[in-house]
Amino acid sequence: MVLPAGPNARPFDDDPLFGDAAPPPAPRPGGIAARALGGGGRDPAYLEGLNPEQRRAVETVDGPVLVLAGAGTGKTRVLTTRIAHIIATGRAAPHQILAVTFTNKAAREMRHRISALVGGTVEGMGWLGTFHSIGTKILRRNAELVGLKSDFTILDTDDQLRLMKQIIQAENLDEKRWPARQLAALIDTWKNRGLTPDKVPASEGRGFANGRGQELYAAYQDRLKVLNAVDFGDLLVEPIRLFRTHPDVLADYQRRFRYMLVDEYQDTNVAQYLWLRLLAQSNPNICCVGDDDQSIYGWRGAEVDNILRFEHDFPGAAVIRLERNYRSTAPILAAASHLIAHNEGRLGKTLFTDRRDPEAALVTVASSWDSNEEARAIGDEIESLQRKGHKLDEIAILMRASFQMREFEDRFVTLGLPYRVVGGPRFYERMEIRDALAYFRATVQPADDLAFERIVNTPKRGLGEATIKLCHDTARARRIPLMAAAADLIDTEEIKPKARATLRDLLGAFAHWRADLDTRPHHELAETILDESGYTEMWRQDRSADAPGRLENLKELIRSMQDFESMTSFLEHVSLVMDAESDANQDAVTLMTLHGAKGLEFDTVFLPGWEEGLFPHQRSLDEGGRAGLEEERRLAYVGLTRARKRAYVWFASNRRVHGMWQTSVPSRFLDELPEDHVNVRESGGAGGYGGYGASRFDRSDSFGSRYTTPGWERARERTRDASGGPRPMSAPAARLRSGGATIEGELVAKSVVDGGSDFTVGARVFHQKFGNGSVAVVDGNKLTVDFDKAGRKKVLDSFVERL
DNA sequence: GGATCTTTACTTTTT
DNA sequence: GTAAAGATCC
Repeated sequence: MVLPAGPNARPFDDDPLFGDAAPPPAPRPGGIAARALGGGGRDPAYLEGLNPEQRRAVETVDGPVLVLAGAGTGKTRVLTTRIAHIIATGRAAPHQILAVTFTNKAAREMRHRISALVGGTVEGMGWLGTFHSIGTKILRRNAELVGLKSDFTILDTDDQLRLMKQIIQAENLDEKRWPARQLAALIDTWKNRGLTPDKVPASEGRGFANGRGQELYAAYQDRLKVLNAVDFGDLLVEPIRLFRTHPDVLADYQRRFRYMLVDEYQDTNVAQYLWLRLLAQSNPNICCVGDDDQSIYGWRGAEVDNILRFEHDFPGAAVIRLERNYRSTAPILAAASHLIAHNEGRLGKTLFTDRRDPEAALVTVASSWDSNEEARAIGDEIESLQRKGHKLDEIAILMRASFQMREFEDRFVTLGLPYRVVGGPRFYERMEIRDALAYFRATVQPADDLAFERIVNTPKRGLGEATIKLCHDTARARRIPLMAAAADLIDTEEIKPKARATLRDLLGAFAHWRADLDTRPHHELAETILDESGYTEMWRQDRSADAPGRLENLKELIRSMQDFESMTSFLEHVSLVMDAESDANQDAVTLMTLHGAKGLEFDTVFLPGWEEGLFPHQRSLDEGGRAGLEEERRLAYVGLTRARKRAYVWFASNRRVHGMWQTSVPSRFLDELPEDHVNVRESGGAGGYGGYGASRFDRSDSFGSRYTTPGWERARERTRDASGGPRPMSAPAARLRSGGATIEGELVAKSVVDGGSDFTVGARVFHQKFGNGSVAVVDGNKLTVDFDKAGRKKVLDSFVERL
């Protein structure tokens, strides 16, 4: 969190920057700390009710501490109480504590709970926030030292992509062959590891654009500096660079942060680790809280290693395990623990509970004939729970992939069962919101080229490609922002008169809005901008079904702006906090991905789609090997441990994969659940895996002769591979050659169709869509075929049959 | 500049 | 099978 939403929201909070490194004063009588301390010699109120381990985690304040907090063991409580304790005992003032989280939500929650603990609002916890928001704050204060101005813009993924596309074009590379998204992903992996362009190992830049990856990265960083912009990765990498190149600045921050706390340490990437290491160098009062068993973000750069290596990195670290679970029933815990015990690379914890509940339901395992029926069965189950008086709010369906949601939504709509989808496109990512924001950005920041470009011709005002290209060329040649270039051009004969007039009007409008920035209330100005630019009108004219909703969103946007002090502070908030409060307070079932469910809990949890290929996901196995499988297993563990009272694991015998129905094999994770705590419900449906309970879906049988398609052969090999032998390739390396899978797929498919021999020019072939034809050119597995009816087409050989 | 056809991907996603 | 993005055509 960067900015508290409220009238006092400001881009900088002005607690004294440096020079306050002297020991903080003792708790002021009647102050927050004193109140929290409570009276007399008794333990302060906030320590009451902590179990011995939690208490140790709170009170071991000095030196490095690793708190291994299993699911539902009171992690957040420990973290917040620890902060309260540090403040209450006068060890540090609130602004001398650095507390980092991963999400804004977590930061908000923490702030909230600390306030509750000390009985009032905590003032001055200016350094409680996400890695990114704290990074931003540090950068804004020292922007000049890394070649930025303090009002730099933060680009989102969309802007990044457009920028990279421009760079790829400028380098005359084939956009098809070297797509911007791939470059973005590559640069992202580098930034995740804290690598600046000069530090990228030469071998890694080779994979992209004939070895020019590194060069493009450098070009991209260069462009960012010209635009006075950073991307999300820079919010981590640039502070590191700052600390390394300016030891004095680093020393100041080291002095400032007397105590450091890190939430969800298992999710930190290398860059975040380096960042923390630098800050903790001189003063190792660092407390990291995490759970290696819940590390599920390896695919976006998280290093479980960070948590596994903690004791090594911070010598003398105290390691405290929180294993007493306050959330789930014994059978659910048993199921989760038994499952996760199949992972090898873990620090090892065993959750337990004291609660003895003879009524506790076993974990239910059930199956359905296909995914359709799965949705139907779960829907029925939920309705029956509802009839028994269970609240829908306390029921969640957690799935591996978001495409699974569709069938549940369809079913629930027919049933009239209220549901809510968590995740999906977020408020600030919607097109109309991004357009509106682009208008605001271009108003506040005339140099924001990406914003300007986004809306020059939205709504359509006849400023086409040609005009924009001209502006671009001028801007690039003279190294000035687009808007400045446009301003110069309207005084020349370069542009056609009509476009010239339009452009002049547009620039005039921006100038006029900009002049009003300081005098008019920003939300009012925002409304004016959208009206005068014709943007609101554009959606009013739009006859499509979602237009009214979009107008509604725009209204909501203006409304939410009122909570901020200025346009600038609002924009800052938006770029870092890409979510808006969801309003839905209706009692409804929650649908979300397993990833989205981390940190949440529900009375009843449904876990559908436990099938090989989907969960564990084939791609995780393909690209991550054993490590990938273990991460999938952790995901299953996260899913199970979300449940307080009831967990239902489900699988379907048939599921549509890429549009084709495929028979599926029950997930290996089902076999890893403990028999004693599981209740296998006989499939009521049409046969299929009727004998599930008896044979426990013996895999060698399932993978028998029935599955002879190449895909299954492959899946089978992978299964063996992933569960047994070592997989040499690291996940990032595998990701780099993401094209590989497709190519491999083609090859496999090909070998089936043509039986291993190549097509020859002149051969007669048949194609499903184009009919008969003769081969004209053979290029590897790509054929150019002259079809009798459809004419000349390029096709993959796997799609034609020899006649 | 807009409509229509074609291509492509299709796990997870925060900041 | 489907949806979105891109390319091509008018």
